[in-house]
Amino acid sequence: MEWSVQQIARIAGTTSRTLRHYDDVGLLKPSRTGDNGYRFYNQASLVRLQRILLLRDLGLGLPAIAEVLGHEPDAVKALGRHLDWLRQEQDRLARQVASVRQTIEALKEGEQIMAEKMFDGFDHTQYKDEVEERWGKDAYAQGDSWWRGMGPAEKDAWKQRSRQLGSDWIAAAESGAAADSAEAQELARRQVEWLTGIPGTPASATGREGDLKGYVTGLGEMYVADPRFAANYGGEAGAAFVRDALRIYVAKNL
Amino acid sequence: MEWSVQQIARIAGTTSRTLRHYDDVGLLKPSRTGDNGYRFYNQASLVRLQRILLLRDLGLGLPAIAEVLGHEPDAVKALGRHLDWLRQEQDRLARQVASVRQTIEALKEGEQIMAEKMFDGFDHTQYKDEVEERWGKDAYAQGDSWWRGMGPAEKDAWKQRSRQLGSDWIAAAESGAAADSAEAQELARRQVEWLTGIPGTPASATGREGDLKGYVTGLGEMYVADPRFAANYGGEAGAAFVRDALRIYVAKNL
DNA sequence: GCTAGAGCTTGACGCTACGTCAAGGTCAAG
DNA sequence: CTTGACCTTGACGTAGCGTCAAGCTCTAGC
Repeated sequence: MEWSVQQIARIAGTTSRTLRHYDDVGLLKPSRTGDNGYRFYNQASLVRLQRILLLRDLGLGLPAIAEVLGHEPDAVKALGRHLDWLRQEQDRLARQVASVRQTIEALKEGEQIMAEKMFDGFDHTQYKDEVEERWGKDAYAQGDSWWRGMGPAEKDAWKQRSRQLGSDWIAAAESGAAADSAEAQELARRQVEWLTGIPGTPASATGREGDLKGYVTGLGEMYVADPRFAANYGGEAGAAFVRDALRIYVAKNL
Repeated sequence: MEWSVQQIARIAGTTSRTLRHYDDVGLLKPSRTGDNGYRFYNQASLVRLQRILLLRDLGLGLPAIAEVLGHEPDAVKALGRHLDWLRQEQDRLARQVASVRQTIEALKEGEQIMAEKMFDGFDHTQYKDEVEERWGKDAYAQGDSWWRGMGPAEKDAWKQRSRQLGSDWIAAAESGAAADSAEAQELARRQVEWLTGIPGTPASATGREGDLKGYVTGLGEMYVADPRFAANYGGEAGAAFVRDALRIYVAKNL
């Protein structure tokens, strides 16, 4: 299978000019060039292009992208790495949502605004250094080995604990308790404690405690954004209850 | 409360140069200018700056941002609008994750790659027209009035239905069924049917059926990304089961 | 065989949103 | 009265393309 520039451009949602630019700077050479000078691309080109656009979306410059592509010829491993970055982006977006929501509430009630919290999740520059720096270090071994490594009894205990937490939340939400009530705050504490037991959370994995705040806040936002989750907790109102309780807990205790 | 350029820059995660640029082009004037020419900003500046950076992140150019800021002086309403766009971005990211995961699997198993599906969620240009175009039309009334408008009996029925769906998924996952089995596919069908009953989903709200595909796929990815959800379904394996079943269903039936 | 139209090519210049010096005033601390 | 951090206004540089311009190529229809 082989495609022309325009076809590739349409498929990938970019322009032919961009592709010619990538050819010029040596980032993505055509797989074949016709006698007439026409550029043709194959499947390998598509995979490489996907990686390029991904890294560009993450804010990397073209030279940086070239270096990353050069350092990791194993496409599968590299794409796995990219997935991690995308998850980080999801995190950042969730925190951004939380920031905006907070601004809205503050404006509505005429409150004083906490300047720093307004911009959580807005700084998009973290990767630029980080990506090239951390490339070599393959602390990228964890995966889901955590869950698979547990025995049946441990698995049961874990599920039991998570379900208990879930039904306690529901009960609290339906009882009409306030998000800042002692009951809700105790639930939030348990939830955070529970979360830190999962590998991959900022506190347990990297040890950077500050990140836990944004992480928990972001998760709260996801609960509301995901209708599947929201429904489990009695509609948006229930999920909003969880989110608010978590946010208050984070503000007070972390 | 008043801040200098550097302070604002640090808080917002940008640079002083950027702020001076925004001053030059008239996008964000300082709230006060000292006799020495120093720029000073207040809380209103912060709110406006948050909106600017938000819109910039969404890919708008500075003139477009200026126009949007000019057309909606009510900051609260406007920020609500921005939240919608952020949710769209979360959607796009989730679909991007799905695309990359699909590429990885295809590469692993040496399969043929479906070119179009590789780039779902990559085109980031939709807003640029859309944002300015749709600004006036305030189809922005829905909110969560949907849930609040239901009677108690309806609410109970709804919750019952969603919980039933949840426990059926768990049972299927624990029984070791395959994601493409008839059992799992029937669950996926019910899940989609259930989803389309929620206002805000692409099919029910906009009527554009094509969007439902990406929406469902994206939701599946969120289930895996969110450890809270994953735990409810027996760890990553359970959530992955749900995700895979949904993805297969979408590919075959939508 | 001729022509129209869509698609391809290589330049080359333009543009946006800043980064990055340069050259110099301002201000609190010691 | 100096040091160092912070501020100012220019002014030029740069990345990643967009956007013509001028011309070659291929397919389709008459």
